[in-house]
Amino acid sequence: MAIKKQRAVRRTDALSKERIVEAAIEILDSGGEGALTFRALAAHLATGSGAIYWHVANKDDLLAAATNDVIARVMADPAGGARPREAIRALALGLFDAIDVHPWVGTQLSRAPWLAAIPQIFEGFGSRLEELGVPEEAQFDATSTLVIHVLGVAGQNAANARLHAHRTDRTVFLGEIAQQWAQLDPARYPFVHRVAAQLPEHDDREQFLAGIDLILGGIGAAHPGPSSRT
Amino acid sequence: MAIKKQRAVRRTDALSKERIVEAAIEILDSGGEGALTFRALAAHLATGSGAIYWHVANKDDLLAAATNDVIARVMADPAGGARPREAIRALALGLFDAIDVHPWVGTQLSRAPWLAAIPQIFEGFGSRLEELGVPEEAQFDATSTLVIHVLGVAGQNAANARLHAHRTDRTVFLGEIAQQWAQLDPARYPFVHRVAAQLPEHDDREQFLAGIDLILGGIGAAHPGPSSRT
DNA sequence: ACCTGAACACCGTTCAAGT
DNA sequence: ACCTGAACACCGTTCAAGT
Repeated sequence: MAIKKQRAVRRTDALSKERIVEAAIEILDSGGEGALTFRALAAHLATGSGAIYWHVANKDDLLAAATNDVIARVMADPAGGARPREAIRALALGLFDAIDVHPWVGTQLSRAPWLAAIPQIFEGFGSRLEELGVPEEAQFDATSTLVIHVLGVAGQNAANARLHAHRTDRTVFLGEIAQQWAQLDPARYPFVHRVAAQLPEHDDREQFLAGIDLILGGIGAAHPGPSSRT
Repeated sequence: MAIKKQRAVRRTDALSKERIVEAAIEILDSGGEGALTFRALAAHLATGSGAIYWHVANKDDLLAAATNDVIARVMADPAGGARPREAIRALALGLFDAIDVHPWVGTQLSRAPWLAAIPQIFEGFGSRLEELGVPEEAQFDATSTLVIHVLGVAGQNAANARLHAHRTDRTVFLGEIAQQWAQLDPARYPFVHRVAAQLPEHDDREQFLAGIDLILGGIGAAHPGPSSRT
């Protein structure tokens, strides 16, 4: 009897915010940011486009919920008893990988600083810096720099993914940009010329981590704590 | 006669890509990103919306041209014979201020890494790092970290500006976010709680510069060159 | 060569009408 | 309470027609 009652209350095919968000994530992942329309979503859910508005305020609300979902999953990862420095690197890489799989998350994060995902990321980095012995006055700036680095790379990766969509290959795409850079006046752009050759083969993930390490190095240099002693 | 000929060739009211881009910048600055439509632009230029397509490929092309214009103006600034470290800080602040005045530039930069503005920014930072004595193998990662910081902050500022549009005050807006942060569970978000109080009054520009200094500090710690000796 | 403006395809969002 | 789907307002872009 209890089962019957539950079934009546919660039909298998009933619409809910969770189901809508889940479907939105599927569409975003498979078709990219441009593929998510209320019409496509309604078709995917076999309902009318207006029905979605009963569960979701508007498209921004939907994208926010989808983004928070993905980030919450990353933050729920243990990253266990690792030492703070390693925990920061692990968290950063976890975020990078999630955004790599869901490039649209990068767009959202760099467009909406009021998302619930943002304080989660702040907490993740900030509390580890506290453990590292960074003095309290310096924690806000240092944490913000780490967060900005993650969001900055997220935005660039999302932009790259938007072009990928219709391309064969990432290396081909970067090769085209490298070619444009190589065509600039070498007298005015000597550095860009030198770097253009490295562009197609460089590893985004490694460069992202190098940035994190540079920032951590700067924090350590400014505030030499017990754990950063060599 | 020469004058008459010139007048005939180049009527004062003739359409041109420059005039279109100029008008687009005016609309973006005064009305925000949402205000730039081909209809509004056509009305502003007293022409038909289709006429704009004779000079501009599409909206992305137009936004790219407007963004490149603004950035080129910043990069043209002397930043003269300053020592490399100061030149980097000056360049970073110049970019920050330009994006502060034209928040839509922030959106564009963090959405389109293939813009002509990007290699310009790379060159600006990269060549100074070379002067600073950063070894060649480390220049790409270090420059990219500085560029990402600028683009990351640019994206966040643009996002803030999008909300500002309908708000009285920046402090009020940040105050609302701070309040949301303060309502999170203090046991799970101890760091965010501590930092929430600093959010409304903190200076974005100073925090941006603190990030640049942190990165420069990390570069100096990793590659102690002649100029970073204390 | 350059401009005009109606037309097209496609959005997000609303809402009267249903169950 | 929840769903349907036509309708509305508004886009970017195209294109036949003009000069």
